[in-house]
Amino acid sequence: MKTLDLSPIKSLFESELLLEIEKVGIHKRIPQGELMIDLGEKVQFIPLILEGAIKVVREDESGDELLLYFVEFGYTCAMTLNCCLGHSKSEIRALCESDVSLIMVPVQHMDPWLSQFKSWRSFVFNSFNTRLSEMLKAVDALTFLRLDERLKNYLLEKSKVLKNKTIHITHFEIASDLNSSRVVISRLLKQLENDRFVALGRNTISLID
Amino acid sequence: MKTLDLSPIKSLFESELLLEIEKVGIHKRIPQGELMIDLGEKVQFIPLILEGAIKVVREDESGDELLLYFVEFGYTCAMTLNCCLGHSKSEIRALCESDVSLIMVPVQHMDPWLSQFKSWRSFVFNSFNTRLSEMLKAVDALTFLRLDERLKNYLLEKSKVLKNKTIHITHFEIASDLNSSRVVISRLLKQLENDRFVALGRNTISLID
DNA sequence: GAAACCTTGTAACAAATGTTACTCCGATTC
DNA sequence: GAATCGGAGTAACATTTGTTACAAGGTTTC
Repeated sequence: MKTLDLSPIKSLFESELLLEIEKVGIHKRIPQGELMIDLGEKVQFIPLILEGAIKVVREDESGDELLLYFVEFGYTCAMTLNCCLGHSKSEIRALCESDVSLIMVPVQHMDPWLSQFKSWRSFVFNSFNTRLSEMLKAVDALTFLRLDERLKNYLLEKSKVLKNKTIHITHFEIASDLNSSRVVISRLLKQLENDRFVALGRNTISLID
Repeated sequence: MKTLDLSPIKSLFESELLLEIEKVGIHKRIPQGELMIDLGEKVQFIPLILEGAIKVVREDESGDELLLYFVEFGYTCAMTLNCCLGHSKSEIRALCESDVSLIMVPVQHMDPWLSQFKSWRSFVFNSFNTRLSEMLKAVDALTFLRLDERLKNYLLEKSKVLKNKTIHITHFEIASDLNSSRVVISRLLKQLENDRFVALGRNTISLID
């Protein structure tokens, strides 16, 4: 059995907890685009993200989608914690936005670690915290911003997460993430191009500045 | 010093924790309409709600508002926990929707209780859970529902929280909660009246059925 | 290389929501 | 009781977003 490389999360946890994680955690690599958790699935593992980014999406009965937020290094998915604790099923879908490297910790360690390790409590609460903030941001955007502003934010966020000024994506995919329609997104992107905010190409969008 | 009446929350916590709560908790009654926590305030106490309901509202820079959700008996405000743990300032405003009776626990007990009491962990996570669910509901409504549906949900929710089929409210107040405008709300309410969903009066709306 | 397909651009139109302006009416104030 | 004010009804119009339809070029498949 190969030892886990825990160096990315070394600073997050106290050493005894790191030992525990090494003992029970399973290291996994998931390639970009792959589904991590789907709506209605039971969650058996707590994911600790070492590298990469995860995209969390909400869907309604008729199949319309909305991107909620991205989860990056140093966090876990609060929605997942949610499920672990409530023993309920996932209310969201999680996809790998880039290649992801993570440690999966079986659910049953959640509670004991909470009483034992202060750093685990901090980590878990920090995750909840961040997720609530992200949800607030999502609500804010939906409530107070028009679609062109949401589109701008989306492109900036996407570029940040992918660490690249040029984004490979179709207008249709953007429309899905923002729960809009392709035509509308094309229209707004054209405007953003006129405003010198982006340069458009086939399957690519480059942020200017 | 009067002893606290903890009977409403007796079943939530183990007996040692109830003793602790009795020792350090401060009982408070806040009348309807009063502000509990405002945007940007520091939070020093964890509120445990015994009776009544609290309305949680988000506001943007230009003063536009949006109702996020109600918090009722048996929960605490996750946004507040948020603040306690992150030592950050409130990102929301909390108002008393009805007369509220609650216990305020000083922040510093949060972490010790988490490691000591399983029932406290359950309670806290249950609250986070419920809050994330409520935020999801809010996002869903904003994304997938049209204003008339949101209005219906709003009226039903309000009636449930106030335990009354007849709601005392002006169209303007509803417009604020839904981040819309008075004229639009009046228009939609008129429609709901034609559909025999509500009966309208001056300052009152009665749900039918 | 022809056919099929995918991505994007664009126009015309439809629907949902927001804005402005004015009216009416009941409640409150003086 | 006259004047004022707040709440509600309504019409006309503006804006934002969504829909349908079609065309023009790339790309992929065979």
